[in-house]
Amino acid sequence: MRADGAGLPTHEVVYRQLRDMILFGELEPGQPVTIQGLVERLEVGMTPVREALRRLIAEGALVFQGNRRIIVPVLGVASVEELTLARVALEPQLARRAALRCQGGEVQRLRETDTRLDAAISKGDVHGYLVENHQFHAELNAVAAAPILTDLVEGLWLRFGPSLRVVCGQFGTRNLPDQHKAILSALEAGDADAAAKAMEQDVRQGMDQISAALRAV
Amino acid sequence: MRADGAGLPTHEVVYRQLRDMILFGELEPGQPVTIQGLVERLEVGMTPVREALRRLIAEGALVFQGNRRIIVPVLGVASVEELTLARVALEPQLARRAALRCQGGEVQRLRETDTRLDAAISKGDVHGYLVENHQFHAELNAVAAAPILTDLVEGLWLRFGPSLRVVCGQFGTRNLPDQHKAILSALEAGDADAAAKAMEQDVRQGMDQISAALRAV
DNA sequence: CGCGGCAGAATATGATCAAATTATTTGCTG
DNA sequence: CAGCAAATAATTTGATCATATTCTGCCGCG
Repeated sequence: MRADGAGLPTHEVVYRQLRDMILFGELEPGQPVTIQGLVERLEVGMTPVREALRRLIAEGALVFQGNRRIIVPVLGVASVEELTLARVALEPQLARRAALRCQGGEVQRLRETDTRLDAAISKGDVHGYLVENHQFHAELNAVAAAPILTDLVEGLWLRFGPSLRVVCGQFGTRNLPDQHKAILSALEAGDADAAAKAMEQDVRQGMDQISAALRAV
Repeated sequence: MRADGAGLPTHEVVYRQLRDMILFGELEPGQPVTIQGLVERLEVGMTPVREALRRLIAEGALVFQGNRRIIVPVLGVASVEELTLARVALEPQLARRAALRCQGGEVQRLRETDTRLDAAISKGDVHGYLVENHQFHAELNAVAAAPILTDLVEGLWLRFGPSLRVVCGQFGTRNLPDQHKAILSALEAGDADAAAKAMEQDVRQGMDQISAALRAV
């Protein structure tokens, strides 16, 4: 019946499309999102659009403006602080679990993803950077095999996705340090503490970029 | 147009009703939740019901069973461990912030809530216990003024709500220790570290109850 | 500057279609 | 002839859409 989504319900397809648009930068903070606009743009009925939007609002990826208007969230200093706190509290724990469970093949795949990430950075490919960076963390979370924690963290990423995109728009892919090499070493050594430490560094560096961009405006 | 929800959209009213049913025990783990059943029971159309369900699924309060069936989550040992980890990581942070910001009046209101909680326990009133216990934590989170963290924590509560209810169903309101007195003292003293410690204890005790009940089955 | 109407968007309903589970029947085997 | 199994029929439930209704925000008029 539907060409794009292979058997998946429409609301799921719409959700994923919007999710990717939010994570990888089609949408910018403050931008309004209208139901009818999506109905026309995606050529689907409004029921599935509504469901996808409700879901994204529940995850914090979009915000419902009291009156009945939906926008992409604009992060303030306080929000970035909260997100940093939450990420620092959760993601190192996932890295810890990943270090304890990971197998050789999984590290290999993470290395390949990280290589593509570096390639995107050196090419100045912002979209590629965002995709591969997210992919790296998603793969790592999958190794940790902690579905609830992973859900929570994915939700956090959705909240700062659009703002991260703005950072890259301002500064390009220069000055995008990460701790992925240290994380990979720790995983390979099965050193949970080192993995957690490295992940905390990675998170803080990333969130600092957003903080800095906020202050620049 | 709507008698129950004062000006609120129907999907919001439905969401809150379901949320309270989940938090305070009308629903038990494993129980299926059907759209049409809710349409008849709540006497509303299916669109608002669908939206409320999508939202609750996104928050983890309900789970979508691959096929297209929705049930109240059944927590396994692994899930309880994850939830404990997440709660321990986040809720003490909220207590810490609350301790730094709280005013006299707020502590007063918390004390009153805690008094009602104790009354419910001694009366063996399970529903009252669940309501007041949630209220206590919700008020404390409000003091912390950290909307994102509060959102995350509220989501965690929704995930273990039904299972907590089961615990109370098995053991009644006996043996429900909490650290609320210690939390209140710490808040009054403005001692952030003590508040965090007490909260961690409170969380661990609560989750241990659920763990114990799981093993009992 | 305030008020009322107008346009547009969101909300809600019911109908219709598709899928899945359950119940039933039918045929085969011991 | 009894019992099991597989296939099929029927009912229930979910998904989508088109449409009617309500609300919000805006623009022009007094």
